[in-house]
Amino acid sequence: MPATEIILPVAHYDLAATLDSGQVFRWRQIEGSWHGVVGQHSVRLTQIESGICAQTFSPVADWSFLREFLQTQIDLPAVLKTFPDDAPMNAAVTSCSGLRLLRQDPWECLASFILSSTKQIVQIRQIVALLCERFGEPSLGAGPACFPLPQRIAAACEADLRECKMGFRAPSLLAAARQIDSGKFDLEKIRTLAYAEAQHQLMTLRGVGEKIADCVLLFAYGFDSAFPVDVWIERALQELYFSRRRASDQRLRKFAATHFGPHAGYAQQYLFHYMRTKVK
DNA sequence: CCCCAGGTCCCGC
DNA sequence: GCGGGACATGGG
Repeated sequence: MPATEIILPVAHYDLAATLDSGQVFRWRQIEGSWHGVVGQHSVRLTQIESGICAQTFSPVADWSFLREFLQTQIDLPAVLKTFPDDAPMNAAVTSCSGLRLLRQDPWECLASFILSSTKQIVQIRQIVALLCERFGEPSLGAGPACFPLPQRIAAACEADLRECKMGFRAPSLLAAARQIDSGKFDLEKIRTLAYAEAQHQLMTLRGVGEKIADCVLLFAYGFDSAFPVDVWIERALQELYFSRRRASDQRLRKFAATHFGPHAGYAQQYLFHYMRTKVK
């Protein structure tokens, strides 16, 4: 039985779409509720009329860590109003109007997206699950393990990591963990930088290019102007805004940087979800 | 057996 | 800058 429970009142929040949207890779739906780990806590989340019901399996004195993760304080309708009023955006918002951006732990987000390159989302989930099973400390109140700390990964060897089926991404993950564990790379410092400099710093890490850097900036640090361009988004921009005319990569980025407004990252997530879920 | 996946890196023009 | 291939592994 749950040790603690709280209702987080919130409107315009589609919990299922948000937890299943490719921002996070550890949440599983069981009998209508969502199970995952936030910080050290095993958490069960259930969408209810008035918002989100959260349960943990060990005592919680301060729930702010969960509000922060879920970003329940964001005024979503105000964000949606800043989107361009064009057919593709309207269709994307209509198809899923409660989709949210989460605020993840930077290390978990960085590590997960280093493991994401040329992998389908189902497979990323599988790799991350293996990594947590093998290297993660137990979470509070049973359930799945915590995401392994940098120092734990840093102490591993490449062969051990490869057993988690991450293939050629293993050296990148290992190098990032060691840079962070040794203090040569400071994830907290990123928070204090301007967007361009923050992106540049992340891209000094092996296996981190523009796209993965943008994912981390958007999903973990809250840089709302970050606009990750992956194969889905590239397809969306080509098809929906350039009539399949094969605009150059650079042209797409320039368009994205100016067209979607101050919350371009949110718009990106809506387009991504729209492309992945629409029929055909 | 083929193509592709929330890419990145390295190569040669 | 820009196209092309390599890189592990698994799904369809």
